[in-house]
Amino acid sequence: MTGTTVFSAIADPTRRAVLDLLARGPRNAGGIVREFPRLTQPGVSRHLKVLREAKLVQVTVRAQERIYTINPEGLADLYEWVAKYQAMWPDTLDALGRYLDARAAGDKVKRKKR
Amino acid sequence: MTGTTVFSAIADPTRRAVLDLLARGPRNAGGIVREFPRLTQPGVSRHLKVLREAKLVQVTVRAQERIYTINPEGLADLYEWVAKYQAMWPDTLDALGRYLDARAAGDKVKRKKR
DNA sequence: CCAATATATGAGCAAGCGGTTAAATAACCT
DNA sequence: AGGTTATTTAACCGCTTGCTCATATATTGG
Repeated sequence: MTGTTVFSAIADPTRRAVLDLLARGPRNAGGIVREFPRLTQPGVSRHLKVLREAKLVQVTVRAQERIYTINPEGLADLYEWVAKYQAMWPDTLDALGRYLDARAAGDKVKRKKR
Repeated sequence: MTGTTVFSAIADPTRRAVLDLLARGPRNAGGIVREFPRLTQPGVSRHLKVLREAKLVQVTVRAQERIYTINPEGLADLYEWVAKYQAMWPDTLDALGRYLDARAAGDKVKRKKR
C-alpha cells in the first residue's frame, strides 16, 4: 500500500498496456476494462489504483464515472532517474578499461590489507 | 526466469541501489556485496543475475572475480519507453478538456448503442 | 424512493519474489 | 594436488501480488 513506487507500478505488463492506452487519450474506467477482455473489471480497477498511487494517472470524477488521464508527475520522476544514467553511458567502456588497469597495477603491491 | 524485463528488474530498490553504485564505476561482485551489509552474499548474487538478464549490467571475467559494469543496452530500452510519454506531456491537460467536451456533446445524442 | 449504471473493496487462493543457509563450481597459489 | 578465495546454484520459507467472485458504494434518471 505505502510501498507503491513508480518503478514497481510499471513493472507489470498490464499496467504498462494501460498507460499505452491512455497515451492515446483519456478514457473512463469502463472504457479501459473493455480493452482488456481477458481480465475482470475488479482486476483492472486494482491496476488503476496502483497507477493512481504512483501518480502515473490522474482521475477526473464525472457523475458515476472516473475518467483517467496520464499524469506527468510520476513519469517525470522516472525520466529523471533514467536520464542520470544516460548522461554517463559513453564513458562506461572506458571506465572498465581504467578499472582493469588499476587492478593490474595494484595486484603487485597488495596483499597487505586484510 | 524468462520473464525478466528491464521494468521488473528496476522495480526492486536494492537493484536500483546496485545500479547507482555501478554508476560510480565498475566493481567486482565482492565489492558490491560489501556495500550491502544487511544482505548476504548469495542474496546480492541473485540480484546481479536479474540485472544481467535484463541487460542492465555487463560482466567481465577476471580469474575468479566477476567485474560488473553498467550496460547501456537495457537502459536504452527504458529510456526510449519513457521518452515516448514525455513527448506527449504538454498536451495531456488539453486532451482531458477535449474528452470532456466530446462526452458532454455526445451525451445528448447517445443511449442508442448497447 | 428505486432500479440501473459505474466503479471500488473484501476475501481467498495460487504463483512469484526476496531472503537465508548449505552446497557446488571455478580459478588461483604454494 | 590441496587449500583458499570468489561467486553461483539449490532448496526452502514467508510475504507480497495478481487474479477471481461476491459485495459495497455512489450517482443518475425515472
